[in-house]
Amino acid sequence: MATDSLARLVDTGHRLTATRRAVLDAIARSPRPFTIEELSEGLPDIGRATVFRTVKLLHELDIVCRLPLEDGGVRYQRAGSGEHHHHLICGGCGAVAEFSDPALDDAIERNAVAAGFALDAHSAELYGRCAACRG
Amino acid sequence: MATDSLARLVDTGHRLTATRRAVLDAIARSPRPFTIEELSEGLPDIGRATVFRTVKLLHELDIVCRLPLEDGGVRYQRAGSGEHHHHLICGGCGAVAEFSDPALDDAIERNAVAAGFALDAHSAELYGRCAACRG
DNA sequence: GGAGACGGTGATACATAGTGTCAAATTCGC
DNA sequence: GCGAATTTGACACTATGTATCACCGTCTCC
Repeated sequence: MATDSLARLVDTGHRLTATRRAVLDAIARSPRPFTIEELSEGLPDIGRATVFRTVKLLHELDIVCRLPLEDGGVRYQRAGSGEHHHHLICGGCGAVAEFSDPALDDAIERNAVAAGFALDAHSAELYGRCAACRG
Repeated sequence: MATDSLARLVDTGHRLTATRRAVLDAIARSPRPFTIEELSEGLPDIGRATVFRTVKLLHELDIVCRLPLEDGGVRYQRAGSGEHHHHLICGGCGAVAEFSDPALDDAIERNAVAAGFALDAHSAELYGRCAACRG
């Protein structure tokens, strides 16, 4: 799975460095969404600025997703697929479920058109409690 | 129109201070979404921390909306209505249109239920170009 | 398989957005 | 007008992220 990411880096004209492999590895091993600080702690030999730069790059390549939390904080997560999707974020355990729904995207597009906007992008985040956390 | 805001402050058990009036005035005069820094510059006699605190309070009372921008920045805007709504943000001129759409909210709710989530809240921001900026 | 161009890295300083603390000032109910 | 409680300003601090710049590692070309 990390192979895809490495290929995507190279295909987009970036270099395949030991540092980037290490960051990708750390992300692959992370069972839950992570902050840059957490990721950086697990990679003591890699500079903090480099971790930020690398995650930003991976985000631009759709290899990781940026998760804006309800409280204004941000976490990151390996993207399950390269496809367009949205997130359901559990406020209890922090678990994140991805979903995509043409009906939702249609509703968004319709509203943009109705307001005379040409849509470039959109974001939709849902916050709640997952089945496990509702007990 | 600012009268409503003053009433809402008092109704929720907050005090009606000269500082809060000044902040509300400055917000009412702002023709476009603003950052805290911009707002603070226009209120040189009011401490920066107080501006943050006041805007946070007004946000909790649904008097101002928080606008997460595409680039990760944040701006604020007087809420057009106290109702639940979403935003269309123009990347050209920064204009913001509000809309609400039960179909969109339904689609969001349906996806939460399908994933076994109990929904607390959601956000949806649309980014594009307004009619004027498309020329 | 080496040399060199160029992209990547680390350290550090800086930027931006926001919060915590606490003494002094202001508001509001009486 | 008085007093309790809230609010304010100044300041220090946190969190997240970016700019700079000298040095290093990768990749390409021969």
